[in-house]
Amino acid sequence: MATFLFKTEPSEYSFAHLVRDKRCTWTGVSNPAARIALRQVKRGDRILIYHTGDEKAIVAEAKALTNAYADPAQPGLNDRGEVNFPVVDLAPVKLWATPITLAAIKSDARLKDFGLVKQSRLSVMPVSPQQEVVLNALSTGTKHNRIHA
DNA sequence: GCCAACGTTGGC
DNA sequence: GCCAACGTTGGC
Repeated sequence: MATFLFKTEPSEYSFAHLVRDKRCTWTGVSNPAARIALRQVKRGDRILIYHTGDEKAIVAEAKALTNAYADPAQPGLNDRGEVNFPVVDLAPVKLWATPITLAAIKSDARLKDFGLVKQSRLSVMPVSPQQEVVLNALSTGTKHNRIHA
């Protein structure tokens, strides 16, 4: 199972919307690098949800209900035989008690190569196993701090 | 196939 | 609101 991070502008479609909808099809990814990542998503993969704009934090996680597949509105393959406009269906898993802020991610040297830091416009990106370990630690770490505050 | 001009994203 | 860092477009 792999892990990915999906960005969204919460005023357009937030994790709360996904909870309300129970599932959604993640469409509209046009950036080529983001599409490369999106094509790799498989059913069961863990999807971290990042809110852009005022929030700038990983706020929740979801899971892929499907492999990446061609957007029915824009079917067809590209010249490399890949799905041209990939989409994937998601279901919510849980809202995190404490988001991991972009500031926290940027300030951690172990995440200096993370797509979120390196390429701020990238909207879908893989999370390597090593990066996921660090993010998991940041997530539980903040909760831990809260309990003891 | 280059590249200048323009458009977009998203952090600041 | 600004602008850096990309992408895209279209004239040549």
